[in-house]
Amino acid sequence: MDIDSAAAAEPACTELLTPGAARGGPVSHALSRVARLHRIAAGRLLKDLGLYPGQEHLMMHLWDSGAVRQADLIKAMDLDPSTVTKMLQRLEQTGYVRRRPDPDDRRAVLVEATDGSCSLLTDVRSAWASLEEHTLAGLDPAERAELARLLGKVEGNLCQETAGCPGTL
Amino acid sequence: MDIDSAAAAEPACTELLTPGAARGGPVSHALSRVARLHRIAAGRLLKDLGLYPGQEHLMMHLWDSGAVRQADLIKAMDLDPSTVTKMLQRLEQTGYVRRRPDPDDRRAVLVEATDGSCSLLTDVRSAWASLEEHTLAGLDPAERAELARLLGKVEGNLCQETAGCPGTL
DNA sequence: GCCCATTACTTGGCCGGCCAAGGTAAAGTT
DNA sequence: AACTTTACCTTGGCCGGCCAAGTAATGGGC
Repeated sequence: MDIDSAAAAEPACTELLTPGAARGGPVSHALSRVARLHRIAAGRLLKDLGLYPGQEHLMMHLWDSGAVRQADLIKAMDLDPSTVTKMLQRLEQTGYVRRRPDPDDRRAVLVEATDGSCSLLTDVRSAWASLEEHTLAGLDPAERAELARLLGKVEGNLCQETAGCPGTL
Repeated sequence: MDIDSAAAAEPACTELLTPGAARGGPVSHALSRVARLHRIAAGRLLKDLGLYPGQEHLMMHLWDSGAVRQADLIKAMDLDPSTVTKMLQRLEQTGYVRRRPDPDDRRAVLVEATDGSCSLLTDVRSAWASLEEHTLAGLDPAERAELARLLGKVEGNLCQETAGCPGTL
C-alpha cells in the first residue's frame, strides 16, 4: 500500500481522543444547527419580500413603535450600534425606512417605517406565522409551550453576565 | 405645538395594526434571540483560543475524523462550499489546519487538523462543556432532555424541504 | 476517442453581526 | 464659562454565512 506513505497525515491527536469525542454539549450543537436552519427558512420566506433575515425584526419593531430614536431601537433590539446603522442604511436605500435628525437632540436620529413599507407588514406577518408553523409542526400545544418556556429559561441564563439584555428594560 | 408639523411622521400603518402586533411567532423570536446569545457566549469562550464561533465546529469534526476530503467535510457540516473554503483558508493561515491535494482525485483537497491544533482540543472541549452548562443552568436533567428532544423535532421539521440535511446521511 | 454532464473547489459580492476607533453634541463639574 | 464626561452615531475592518458564476478534473454515453 503506497497510501501508507501518507501515514504522516494521520489525525495526529487521535490518541488523545476517546473515540468520537470532540463533540461537546448536545444541546449547544442542536441549538446551533436549529438556529441556522431556522434562519435559512426565514430567509427563503423573506427574500420574496426583498428582505434579508434580520431586517424583518427591525421592521417589526418599527411598525410597532412608530418613529423612534435610533438609540432606543438599538437598545430594544439589543444589537451593536454599528449593525443597526448599516441595516438602516440599506433599508433606507431600499425605501422601507426613513431617517431624520431629532430636532430635540442634534446627535440623535429618528427612524420610522415608510408608508411604502406598510404593504410588507401583512406579508411579513404571514411569513412569520408560516415559519412558526413550519418550525413547530408536529408539536402539540403542550410541547410548544414547554419549548417556549425552556427557551425562555435558556435566554435568561445567557443574558446574565452578557450585559445589556433587553429584558432588563 | 410646532412638533405638530411632524405629523406626517406618524407610524403610517398604525391603523393596520392590532395594537402591538407585528410580532410573529413567539418561539421563532425566542429561538433567534437565544441563538444569538448562545453564539456570543461561544465567541467569548473561544476568542481566548484564537477561534471565531463556527470554527470550533469545523475543528471538532476534523479532530474526530482525521484527514477528510473537503467535500465530505462540507457534506458533514452541511454548509455552503464557499463558506468552508474561506474558513479553511483562515484556519490554514493561523496554522490549525493543513490542506493537500488528494492524490487520487486531482480536483479534491484533503483536510486535516495540524499537530499544533491538538493543544486546542482540550480547551475547546472544556469551553463547550462550560458553554453547555452555562446554557442549561437551572434546568434539571428532565428539562434538558426534553429541550434536546424538542430541538431535535424542530430540526427535523426545518430539515425537510430544506434539502441536504446531514441527518440524511 | 470525443463530448457532455457531474463533481470539487474557488472567487467575488453581499448581508447580519461583532469590535475598535473616531467625531460631534449634550450633560455634568468645577 | 470652560472643562470633562457621557451619550449618539458612523466608519472601517473582520468573520460566518449565503448565492451566483467560474475553472478544473472526473466520469459516462456514443
